[in-house]
Amino acid sequence: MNKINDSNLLKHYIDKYSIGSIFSVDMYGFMELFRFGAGECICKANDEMTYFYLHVKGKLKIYTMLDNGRSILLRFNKPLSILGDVEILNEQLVKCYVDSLDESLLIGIKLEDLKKYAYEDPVFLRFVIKNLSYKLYTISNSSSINLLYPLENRLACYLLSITGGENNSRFHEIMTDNYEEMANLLGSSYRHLSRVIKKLELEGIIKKNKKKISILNYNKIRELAGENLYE
Amino acid sequence: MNKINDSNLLKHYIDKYSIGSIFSVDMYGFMELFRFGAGECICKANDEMTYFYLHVKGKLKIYTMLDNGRSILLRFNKPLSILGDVEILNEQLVKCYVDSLDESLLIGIKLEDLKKYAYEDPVFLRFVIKNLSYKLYTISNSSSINLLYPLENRLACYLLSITGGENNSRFHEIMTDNYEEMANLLGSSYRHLSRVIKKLELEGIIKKNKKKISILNYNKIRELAGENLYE
DNA sequence: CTATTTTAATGACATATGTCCTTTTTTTCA
DNA sequence: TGAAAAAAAGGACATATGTCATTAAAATAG
Repeated sequence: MNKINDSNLLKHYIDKYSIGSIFSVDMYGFMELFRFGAGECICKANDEMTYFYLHVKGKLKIYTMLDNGRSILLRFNKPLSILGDVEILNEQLVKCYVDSLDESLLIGIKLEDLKKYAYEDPVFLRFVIKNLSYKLYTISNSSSINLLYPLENRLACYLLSITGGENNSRFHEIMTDNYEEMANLLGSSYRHLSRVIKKLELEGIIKKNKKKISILNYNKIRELAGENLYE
Repeated sequence: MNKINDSNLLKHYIDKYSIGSIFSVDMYGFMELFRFGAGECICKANDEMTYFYLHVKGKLKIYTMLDNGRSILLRFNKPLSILGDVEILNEQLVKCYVDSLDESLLIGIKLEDLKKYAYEDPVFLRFVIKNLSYKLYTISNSSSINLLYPLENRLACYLLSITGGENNSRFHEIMTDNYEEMANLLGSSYRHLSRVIKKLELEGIIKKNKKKISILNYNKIRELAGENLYE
């Protein structure tokens, strides 16, 4: 992670996502722009949350860790999303793990400052409510679907979420640095994941090459994914 | 559902849950007390939401319906919980089904009135944020666990949630009016649910008698349930 | 109260997924 | 660079769960 001192870039994103309209007062002076690289961890469960983040570029992977050490994928976040909404009012420790999938940019505001100025700001509070509602709705949805569909479908969702799901995207390939971890995220076992990957490979839908999975047939993947689970 | 015109009872619950402190202004004049009977439906997906509810007595079952008609249990709500938080700001239709499990009391405020007076009220908005955060956290949790544990454990959670989980509670018995529906809620099939019920019965943990399931060994049920999924 | 409809119970078998183990491949590091 | 460690692949088998079909029991309409 590094801080980017580029006020033009900051202004660009403030403008792009109308971030000014999130607050009643002008919070510009409290905003800092941060960059996280691919695979970098943005926050971990039980961290103390010091910043409230507005996520303006890249894709984030949100997951939890259970007592037994297994981590489970909760969702992917695309801009504009926010981090720290759950923690902001409850003085709680961070609940989830958040990793940057690619290069991500986040506008950070110190929680301290946010509390000073936005705690009484109905415009901002309603923005937070909207976001929480959205998250609650989407996770309720994916939770139900998760329960009903086999790994094959969840894997398709996962691949689609990571690549962006666009036929003409140049991200037809997914690098995984660890299949064990990937299986965990999907709530399954390494053994089963490799079975399912092999099945899709035999059907010509994907191609696996060491740590790289390439999507050969996007339509099939989309068909398997159905409604997109993770966004 | 019927409206209860008993201002003492209303005041009792306002007092019990410090509902006055949820708002900056005095909303007492806008509150109505409603009673829902056992099994009664409080709202359905795609309903227009006209009331915001503060749930002060009883237990509520929250579930969704998927495209294919299957309904999936999301959670149980115990007081003090709120209904209409997701819908309040987004002018959205109701997202979930909510049924009263036993006799429930809810304080209703017309959304119209709420918007007039509480839309700009940071105290109230923060209360809503706290509630949404709590729901988001608990459902994230149960979603992960749901993915990892077999029906036997989920059934134990379900029984525990419904009975209240107390050894000395008089609710050792769960009436089900439809096993098919129960299986759906738990994200499984009737066939499998009856298999699992039979297994627990053979192990002497529960006893099934027609539409009634009695818990014989609470400790075992608690052990199977582990962390409680649904609350 | 009986016939019809619904719900429950259960067998048979297929699929989804997990655990454990062994072999091979890749990575790491001295 | 070569040995040790880590990750990947995959066989064997057990468990979890689904689908379908058939029979039994219960609810309900007439």
